[in-house]
Amino acid sequence: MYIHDMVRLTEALDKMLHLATLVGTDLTRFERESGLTTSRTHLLWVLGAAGPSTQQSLASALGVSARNVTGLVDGLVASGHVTREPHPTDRRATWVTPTARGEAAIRELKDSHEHLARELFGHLPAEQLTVFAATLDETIATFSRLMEERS
Amino acid sequence: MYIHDMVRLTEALDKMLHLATLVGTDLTRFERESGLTTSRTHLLWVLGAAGPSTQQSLASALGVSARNVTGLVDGLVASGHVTREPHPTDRRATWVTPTARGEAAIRELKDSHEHLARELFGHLPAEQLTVFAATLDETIATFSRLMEERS
DNA sequence: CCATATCGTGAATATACATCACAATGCATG
DNA sequence: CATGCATTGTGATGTATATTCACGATATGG
Repeated sequence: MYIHDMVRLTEALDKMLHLATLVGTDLTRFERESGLTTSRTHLLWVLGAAGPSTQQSLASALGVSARNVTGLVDGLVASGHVTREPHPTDRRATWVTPTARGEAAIRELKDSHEHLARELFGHLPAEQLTVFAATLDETIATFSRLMEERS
Repeated sequence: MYIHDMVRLTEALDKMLHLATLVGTDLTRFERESGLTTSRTHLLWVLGAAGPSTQQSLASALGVSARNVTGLVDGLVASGHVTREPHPTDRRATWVTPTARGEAAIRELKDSHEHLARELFGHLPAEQLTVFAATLDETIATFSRLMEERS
């Protein structure tokens, strides 16, 4: 492999990470406006996707310890975004449910996400978007294969 | 815009963020092995790119407060990755320099970064990589324009 | 009924960040 | 040259995120 090719490859990786960072910056704006933190926003996002959940399932969805979820939910209860109710069938578990305010934040989050997608990719020719998405799919698959080999 | 198109757009964004997360996971492996944390690794990376620096310039490069850099450098001095020396000309500033161990970590970091780029993108047809990189460039430019409009 | 697993949380600890105040130093201007 | 303003690093303090470990309450399979 020629040096020139190598540069192109690392540049592609760098650009992708750069863009991801930029998108992350955009999320910061939402967080500032809503008074939420990154972790709590993430929890709310997962809650929006999964619906009312136990703290355990939130912990595994977020990839953090159950203890940590306790603290995040504490914060979201204090800010009025979620409630902690007894789980309908399991008396050990607590049932985390978004409040009206929480639902509103989730909807806002989804809207802003879609809005960003439209602004970033909406003007691309269909053909180009197809290639782009396919490349991402392939790369994600490649990465998964890589991780399996290592384990 | 049809619903179908909207889904394709958000999927593209989601895939990009997903891949970025996966790449971040790969970094975690390096951090575990080297005993470094994410922030200290980031500082070391910046130091490798910029060469010996003052803490102020590190702070602005990392986008964090100068006070925070003090703490990160404390940790890296303790682990033997960098040294704090008097700045050659400005007696207010300290001159942060990687040690041999720090240099080794930086090199390892760069190698693993290039290795990952090769594994992720190396097998793509040149044409496809070109379109992919061009799309990233365009999208980054679009994002920058977006931010300017808002400010 | 009992052994074992699971759920949430208190306690302790580490890291990553922030702001504010301050001392030491650099620098420009009168 | 002196005086005033800017800059550099850090102590003090506070918050958020995250960990592990221990423990009580509950569930569940045998």
